[in-house]
Amino acid sequence: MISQSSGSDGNLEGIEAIRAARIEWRLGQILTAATKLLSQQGFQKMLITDLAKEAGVSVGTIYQYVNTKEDILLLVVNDIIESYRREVPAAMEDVEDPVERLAAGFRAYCMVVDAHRTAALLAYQETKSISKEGRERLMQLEVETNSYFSGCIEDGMKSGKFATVEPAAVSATLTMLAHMWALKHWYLNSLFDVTSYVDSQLSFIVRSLVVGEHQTNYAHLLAGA
Amino acid sequence: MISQSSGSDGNLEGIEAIRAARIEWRLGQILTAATKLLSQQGFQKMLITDLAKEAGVSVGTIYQYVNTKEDILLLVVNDIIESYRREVPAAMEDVEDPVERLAAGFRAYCMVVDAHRTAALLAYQETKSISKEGRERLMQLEVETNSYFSGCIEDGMKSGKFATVEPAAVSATLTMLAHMWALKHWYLNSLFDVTSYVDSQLSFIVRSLVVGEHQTNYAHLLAGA
Amino acid sequence: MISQSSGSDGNLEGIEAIRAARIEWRLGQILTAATKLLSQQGFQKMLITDLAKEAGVSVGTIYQYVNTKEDILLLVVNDIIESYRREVPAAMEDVEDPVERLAAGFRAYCMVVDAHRTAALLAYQETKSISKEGRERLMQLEVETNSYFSGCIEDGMKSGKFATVEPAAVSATLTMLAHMWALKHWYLNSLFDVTSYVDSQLSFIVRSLVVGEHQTNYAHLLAGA
Amino acid sequence: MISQSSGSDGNLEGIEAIRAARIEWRLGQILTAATKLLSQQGFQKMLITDLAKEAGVSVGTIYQYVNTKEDILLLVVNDIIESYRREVPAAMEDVEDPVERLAAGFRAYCMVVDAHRTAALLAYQETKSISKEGRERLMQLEVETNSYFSGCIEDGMKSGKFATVEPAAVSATLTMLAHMWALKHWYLNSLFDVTSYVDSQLSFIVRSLVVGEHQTNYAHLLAGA
DNA sequence: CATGAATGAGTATTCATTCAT
DNA sequence: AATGAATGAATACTCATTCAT
Repeated sequence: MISQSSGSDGNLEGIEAIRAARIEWRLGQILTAATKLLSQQGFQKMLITDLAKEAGVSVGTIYQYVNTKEDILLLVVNDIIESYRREVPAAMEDVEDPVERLAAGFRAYCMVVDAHRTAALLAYQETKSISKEGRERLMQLEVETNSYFSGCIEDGMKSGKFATVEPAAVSATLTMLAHMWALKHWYLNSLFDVTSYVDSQLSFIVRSLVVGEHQTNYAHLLAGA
Repeated sequence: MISQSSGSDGNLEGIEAIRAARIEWRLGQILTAATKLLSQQGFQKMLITDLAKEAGVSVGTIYQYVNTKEDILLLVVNDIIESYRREVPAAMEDVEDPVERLAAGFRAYCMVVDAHRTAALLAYQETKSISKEGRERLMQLEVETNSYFSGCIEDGMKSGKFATVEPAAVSATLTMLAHMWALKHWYLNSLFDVTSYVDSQLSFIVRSLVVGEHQTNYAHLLAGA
Repeated sequence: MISQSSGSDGNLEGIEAIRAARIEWRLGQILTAATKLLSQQGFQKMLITDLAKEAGVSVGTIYQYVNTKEDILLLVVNDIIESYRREVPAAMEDVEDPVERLAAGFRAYCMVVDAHRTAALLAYQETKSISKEGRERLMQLEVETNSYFSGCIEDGMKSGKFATVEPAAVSATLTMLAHMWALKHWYLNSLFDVTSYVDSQLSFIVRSLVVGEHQTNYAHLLAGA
Repeated sequence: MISQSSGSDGNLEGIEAIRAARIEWRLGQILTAATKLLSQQGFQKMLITDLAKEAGVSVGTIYQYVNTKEDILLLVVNDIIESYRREVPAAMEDVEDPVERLAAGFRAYCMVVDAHRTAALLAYQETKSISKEGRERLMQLEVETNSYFSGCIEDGMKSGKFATVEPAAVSATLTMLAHMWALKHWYLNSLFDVTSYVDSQLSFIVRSLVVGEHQTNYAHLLAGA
């Protein structure tokens, strides 16, 4: 019998599981409420009292699952970071062609930004509210994502499909253009939805990166203009 | 004698001039000190007390030239806005060719960002500290700058030198890439100085925008890879 | 068979006995843990949470045996009070000679202080944390102990062995000198152990109280200098 | 011309003097109000808000002259410490005879305790509210005072007027008896005023310390029984 | 005009106590 | 009876702004 648990061991396991589930549930409540208030008011103006009200719990309960107000910010930012790490590599794996792979990665990155627009903005707006450690973690993560993109670009250059560029610079630019969907949403909003935004930027990127003779193979990526 | 002023009128004029000069001088002191502290600590952590010390004036004096703490932020942000309005059109005027004009505008924009990196960052970080009016003014100004760029792009498309693109989207992208020098300076810093950053991005942009057959005319802009 | 209990009555009695025993046991756990934490951190800094951990019970259990945090303080202070009432009269009873009786009482008092140094200190330090009623009870008890001493002193004066003094003042002084072992333990510690402290103070007291001609009879009490 | 001050130097001196005077005045306000509230409610229950109201200033003003709530406690305790250091040695100097000198010192010590009864109590009650440094400073000061007394006692023993005792122990006892006036005021109050309390204790002390044959010379000290 | 002392509203965090399980 | 998660009142300290000198 697999995973049989008997006696007190089983009880302990059960209790631990319940506890873990509750923690996750509570953190979820806090995350949801915080995301809403942060997008409306920013970190400084978000009062713990209001957060508690919004989350439907007491102030004390929040502090049972979180040590400082800053932790709440990190909770939100962590959420988007985890999504990047999960979605972007997943979208790129199994795609052979470097152009297609880069496009898939960029598209996935943009979709995550779109799904967490508030958090993506916060990463820019609340830098000064995040501790040095948190800040450095964020920067490191961005460098990590950059490396997925720059890997593609190097491959593309080797295969002769890409123009000669500085991979680090271009990958940083791609990341920037993905964040742009959150940063300039107030403006882009009236021009695009996410999908058409991605198409538009991919067409811009592909025209720049892919050398003329190969561009015909990526007509589907160039259509978004 | 032209513009002779005599009697009380003359005195009043002189007094007004002195007053205006003093105001400018004080605001300059405040601006300089604020820029320094803001880049170090952000808006929330910059105390008026510290600002007064840094500027070498008393707290009371600051409030003689400024109504609220937010005004100080606007002072700094205004400074970069004025520079944009002054430098970017000046750099573009008298340049006939749309590609060259766009390049000149982009370069000028980036140089202003570089000269006011702190302020450029603040415009993103302290959005939530700026009143609705201030925020709307900033957005409007950005749209205005976008229009310089989109004008070029439309010209370029008419002349057949540019690929068919959505001018509003591309001009927003160019603005974003200029701001990127401030936003990602922590990363770009190790790869570029301003000039090489501009060259690199211009080469990226020109490759994307200018249709293949015309690119040979802009070899000097494509060198920055 | 004596005290046989049968039927439901007997069960009830038994249940009551069990209940009483459990209460005593739990209060004992709490008392021990509280004494430890109070001596380390004082009343304010002792958290109920920590107390529960130290006692090896849950917070809820503590509140099943105690109504407020203050009650825990009273529990500790009561403990020393009960000891005074038990030990001091017991030590004095059956001692005929007033000098010897006073000495025995003082010695017993000091031994209780030594055995409950934490509690003796708390009675001074946490006055403000104890309710009016508790405070008044403490004061009344001290007056009661004083009376044991002042009784001796009056006897001693009648018998001509003691100098003429104000019994209330001297007995209060004796009490103070017993408490001193707890209050100044940080200093006395390096000079004495309890026994030698008692000897030393008794010699001081006897020299003062017993008139010259009788002092020779109490050489054993005067040796502790 | 004495103390002529001219030019800017003179102004600066004046400004500094005004500033120093204001600081002293404000600290005095705070000290007075704090002494009152502390004696009524203890440290924990004394709210800064109430203190401000009592002192007739704003909360902010208090924090302009004090860094933490604890500092306010130290302010009060320091006040009595300074008095000890000023009054006790002053009273003892120029008194040749060791018995008289000890008596003068003890009397002075008691008078200071009486003048600062609240503070004297606080030193016992709020130990746990005082930082380690503050606590150590207090203990060191008490040791210092003890040394004045023990010096006398050693002199007295050398001159043959005093019985053979442990000076450290006896001086600690004297200090304790002085503090007793504050600690047991609730009881002694009905028996004595300060002067008669001092007389009473001095008679107790002198009877114990001064050897029989010399006691006749100190009849004025033995009267207080 | 310049000064800087005074103001006091505003807020993160703690912890005794409760009560559903 | 025992548990411990949830509660929310309570409070020290900060700092933008004012205004008498």
